Amino acid sequence: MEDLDRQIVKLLLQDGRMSYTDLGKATGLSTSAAHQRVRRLEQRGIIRGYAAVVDTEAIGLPLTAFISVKPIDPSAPDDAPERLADLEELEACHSVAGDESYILKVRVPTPGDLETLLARIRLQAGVSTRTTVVLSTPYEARAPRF
Amino acid sequence: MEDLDRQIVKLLLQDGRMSYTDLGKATGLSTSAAHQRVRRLEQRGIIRGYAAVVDTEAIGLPLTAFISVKPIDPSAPDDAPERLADLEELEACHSVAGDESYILKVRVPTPGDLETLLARIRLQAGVSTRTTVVLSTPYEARAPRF
DNA sequence: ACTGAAAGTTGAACACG
DNA sequence: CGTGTTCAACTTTCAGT
Repeated sequence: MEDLDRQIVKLLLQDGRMSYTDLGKATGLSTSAAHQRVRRLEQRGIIRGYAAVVDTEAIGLPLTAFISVKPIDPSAPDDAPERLADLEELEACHSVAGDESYILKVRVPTPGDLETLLARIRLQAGVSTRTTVVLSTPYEARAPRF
Repeated sequence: MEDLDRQIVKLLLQDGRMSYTDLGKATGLSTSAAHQRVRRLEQRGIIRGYAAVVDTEAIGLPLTAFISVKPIDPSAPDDAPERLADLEELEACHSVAGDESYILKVRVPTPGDLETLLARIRLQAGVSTRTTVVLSTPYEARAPRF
């Protein structure tokens, strides 16, 4: 990926709603050229999409937790991600190296909802869980330098 | 927060670049009314901003890891987040309940960079670290239902 | 708070270098 | 790959309800 594309991606990471005109000004391109590059970045899958960054407390999801999961039967096929995909509380699922298989990131309204969710995760995926509750988040979703 | 605002936030979580006209159509409001509500949501801090969702592999950051940190001297003031804030590799920092104090999420180009970063984290924040390397990410940044 | 309309800006598509 | 032009679409502002 060349430098112009890198710059464009950086700018869109910081402000996903920046106009193509501003993108052009910032990179020394015309509006059309900037737009064209953005479209190509989208087509190539480098830019997957755009999302509002929202205060999760304000929308009624004040409780965040990381849940590490481990299959109860290590010989069974490991399709935990698919078996859990319908749980809307899951924000992310990472397959990881180490003692456990996956780390899930979840958001729920209350501790009670976390309890319910944990039961469903265990049941639905045949896993045991270890949960780490988030107390506060000094920062999150910072744009990477690259 | 009322239902119209909830709908708007949901739509912008899924497509952060949706136009105010489309937002209005989807919610039964005029363009101006939709715009007004979005601005209020931004002012109130409910919408913090907008960001492109990017393929981190494609931008040269294929290696993701979670780093749990714990102060070496538990009696010292715990200001790890500020002491680490300048490290651009950090995407997130969560204060957590449990054995460790913080969970960091980092993105780097290579294992060597992770090694360097870990050394800097330990030095800069006076902490010990436990690192979990991400092998793959079935999903991430899913929009919450609320 | 929402609507509707005017004026300015931006975006999409295309022809061309 | 980039530019410039054109038309359509979107944003912004404001007077009105």
